[in-house]
Amino acid sequence: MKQNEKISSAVIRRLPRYLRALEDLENSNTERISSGELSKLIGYTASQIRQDLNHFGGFGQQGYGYNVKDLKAEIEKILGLGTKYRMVIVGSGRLGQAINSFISSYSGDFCVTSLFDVKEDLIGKEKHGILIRSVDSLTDYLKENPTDIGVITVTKENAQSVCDKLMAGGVKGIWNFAPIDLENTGNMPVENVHLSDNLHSLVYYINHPEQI
Amino acid sequence: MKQNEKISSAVIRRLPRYLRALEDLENSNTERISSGELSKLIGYTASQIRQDLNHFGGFGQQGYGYNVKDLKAEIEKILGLGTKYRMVIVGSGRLGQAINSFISSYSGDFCVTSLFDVKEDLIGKEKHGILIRSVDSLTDYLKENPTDIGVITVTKENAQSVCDKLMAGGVKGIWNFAPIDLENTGNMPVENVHLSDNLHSLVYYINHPEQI
DNA sequence: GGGGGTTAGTGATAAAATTAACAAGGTAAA
DNA sequence: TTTACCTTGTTAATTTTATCACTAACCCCC
Repeated sequence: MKQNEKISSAVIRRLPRYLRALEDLENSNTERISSGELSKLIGYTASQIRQDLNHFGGFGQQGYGYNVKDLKAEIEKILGLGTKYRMVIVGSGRLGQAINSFISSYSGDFCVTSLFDVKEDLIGKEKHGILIRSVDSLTDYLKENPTDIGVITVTKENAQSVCDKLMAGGVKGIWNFAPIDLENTGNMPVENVHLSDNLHSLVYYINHPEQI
Repeated sequence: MKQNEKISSAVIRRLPRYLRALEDLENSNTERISSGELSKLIGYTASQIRQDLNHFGGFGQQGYGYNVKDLKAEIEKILGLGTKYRMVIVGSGRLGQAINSFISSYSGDFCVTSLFDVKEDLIGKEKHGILIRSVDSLTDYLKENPTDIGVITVTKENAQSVCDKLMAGGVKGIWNFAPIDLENTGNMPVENVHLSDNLHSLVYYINHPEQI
């Protein structure tokens, strides 16, 4: 990006959306796309698209637009895709299993190396070919198996202690599905998926459709 | 809210966060809370908290702060909680089952009345006490069973047609977990949970920790 | 290979969101 | 009851974000 400029998180959150659109375009063998056409596809203004992309460099060409393949590659590079991210999932209930299945059926950039749980009857079993270990062994496991991303799908009561262990174990980022805001994460990135918050917003708009 | 003022979605998305904090406070038998203390708990500035709440009315009192119970009740009222929302989940794979289990173990305001799937071997089975029906029967089902919220946990290829059916069937809102942006939803609210987008943002911040 | 049409990049402008500041009203302790 | 201290509601200032407008560059058809 241009000279250590700080990019706002609003911009970052749009990048995956661009990537998805570019994948679709690539799959339909579209070679080039202008900011105007892309705007029609994804709803952001053409101006915003151009400005977003320009934070990272001039990937387009006047009179032509953007080359789909190239732009896709650039965004993947910006995000840091293209290398393997090793993940552990702590909490092997239905949500943990759903995430595990999502990841394994998804791009090759991510792989789950182990599941963890506290429940005796789950420990030792396999899900989707991944062994469920005891949470007690999490710290040791991380010591022996450097891990990039820790996924938290445990109850809110246990989430903070799991987070502490993951952080001490050297994970580089946390994907949190527990309905709490994790503390003492320093500047380790944490991405929250707060399902209940999401559902509550939906309910608000259901009751206030005029606000949409 | 004050005279049909249009409330920004940024504000709406913070309301569930306030609600969560107030629930915690209620559980710890805290009777009153000032915007300053709340700020320490959830990280938004005190100023922002006061301004957010004031969009909907003056719930606090100078020199005292906010009464936890009352404020919680007010926010629930604003969001539209307190009545039952009937949901169907279309897509009974692991994610659909995880959402089903999440809802049933969650507040009494939501209940899943039926699951749907295309897979012959799933149809007729029960998950968490909820019957899985064929997607072919979705339209008829909605005609006979008025439904508030449709949850989409099918593949991206099938998501749009499911959305069309749900909308035609009169659902009031959609909770979409498929990695596409639904079209022709008019002013029916749609809440997206784009897991892959979320994961990609996390990867960006893992690779740019200085930007946090 | 020249020229009309297209389109990115970009600085200026507008809009939105957040933060600051403070008066007015209420609390609570003495 | 009085008074010192809090804390809200609210307006103003600031910061951030998004849009506009235009220039210069490039494509592609003739």
